[in-house]
Amino acid sequence: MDDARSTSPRIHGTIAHDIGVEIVGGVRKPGDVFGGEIEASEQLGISRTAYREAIRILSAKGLVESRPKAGTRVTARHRWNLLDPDVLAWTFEGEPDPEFILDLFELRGVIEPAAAAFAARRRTQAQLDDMKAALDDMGRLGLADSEGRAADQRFHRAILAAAGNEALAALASSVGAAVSWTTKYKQRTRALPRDPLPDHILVHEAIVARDDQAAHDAMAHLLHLALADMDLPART
Amino acid sequence: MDDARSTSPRIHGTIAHDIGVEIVGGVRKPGDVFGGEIEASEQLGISRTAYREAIRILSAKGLVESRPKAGTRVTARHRWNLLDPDVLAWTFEGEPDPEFILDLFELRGVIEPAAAAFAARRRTQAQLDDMKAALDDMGRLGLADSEGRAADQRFHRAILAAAGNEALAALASSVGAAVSWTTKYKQRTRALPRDPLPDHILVHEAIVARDDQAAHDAMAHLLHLALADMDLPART
DNA sequence: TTTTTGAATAACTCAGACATATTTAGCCCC
DNA sequence: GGGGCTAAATATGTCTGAGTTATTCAAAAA
Repeated sequence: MDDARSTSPRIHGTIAHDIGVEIVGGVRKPGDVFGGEIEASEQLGISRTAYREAIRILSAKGLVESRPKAGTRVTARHRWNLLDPDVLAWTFEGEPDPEFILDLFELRGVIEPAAAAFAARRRTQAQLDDMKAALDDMGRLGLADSEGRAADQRFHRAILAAAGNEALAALASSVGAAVSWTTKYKQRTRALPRDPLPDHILVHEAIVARDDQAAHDAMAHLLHLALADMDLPART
Repeated sequence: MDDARSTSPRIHGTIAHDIGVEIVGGVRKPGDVFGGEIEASEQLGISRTAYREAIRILSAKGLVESRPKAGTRVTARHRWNLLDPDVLAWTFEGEPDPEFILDLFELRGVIEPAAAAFAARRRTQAQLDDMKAALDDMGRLGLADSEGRAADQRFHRAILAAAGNEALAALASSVGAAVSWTTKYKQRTRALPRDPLPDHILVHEAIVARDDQAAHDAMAHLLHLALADMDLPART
């Protein structure tokens, strides 16, 4: 279904990636100025063209800003497109700030229960079937850990699709992916946290019953448990 | 405070803008192929360099995808970064799909009440002062319509800042701006919808009182009234 | 039918030159 | 001495033309 055919890495893309990681990782701080194009590009061993295209990509995501004579510099953090899929991915390639991780979980805790509530009202039978299929896959015994996460993500995506809100879906897919990077990262410590199925089933049943309030609360409860499984500092 | 010094329009930027508007506006549909670089660039009367940088920008926002030999084509809509500030702005330069506008209002209806609730718990005195100042400005008699909207946006931004969640702030600023484009667009029909102050005061008071539930509900009510002022088709 | 090989093609990269805009410093004038 | 105008310095922006690489598509071979 998902034709994930890998696209060969092109120079401008890899450079944008590398510099982007440096920026979100804090090695290049807001206000820092890049050397001139000629200097910077030959320091990277690439042409000015490729370097400039990399800068265009970063600029499109709000990470840098170029002005004639003034040079190219890292923009203030509040200008960054923090929820851009690439920016999120780059953030989680390093050691993301725990505060930001909490922000994302908090955001997910707002988004997904609302999505579940919408789904409870608007879901079609086909969407219900998708949810059920993902749920069954999660319940299989031979869960290879990675397959388990994949099924879990399918479950969440099915709910998002059933919510019938494009903007919500675009947002949640980014945040959801980022959050899954975190769980993947933290999962080395404890193998399989606990059996998550009962909560998922509650969400599913509420959506089947078109009970939006119950779906909302069940999803909130599910996410709360998922967060508790991680050893993050508490927050008011 | 906000040094909004205008940056001169550069070719690659304007081209990215124009093509971006065409894509989100539907004149270039997903799957549509662009002519070769040489052909497309000279048809626009620009160099290949500028054209390529424009494509890089669009690619960074998920609107197009380039592959050697296959060419550059518009990607499927679910791959677009719909909440990217530029993409949103481009969307509202044309006649956005009413369904998508409803999606955004719905998203805002999820985000901002939650933000108000967080703000009620975490606000500092300084943030409270900012909210109060914006509120007072909204109440001034000589409201020049544009100034009124500016004060309203300041009010919402102050709440966002007080919520203490970077991800939430990044999201809401994008969506809030887009929604304000809509109100600006629709506002030609009816001059000043109604007096919005009472609702805003309720939100403010709830945040002052650290009553998160009341802040949540008051903000939800406020947004509900704002939506009702627009003549959009209802939704379940 | 399946696999492999090769040619065509479009994006990708490079290099060098020129144009443009903005900052900065210098200058003049008040 | 301060404010505004002028001009040079400089980094990004733009253009051109050549060459490289990757991917598709079709033809040929197994």
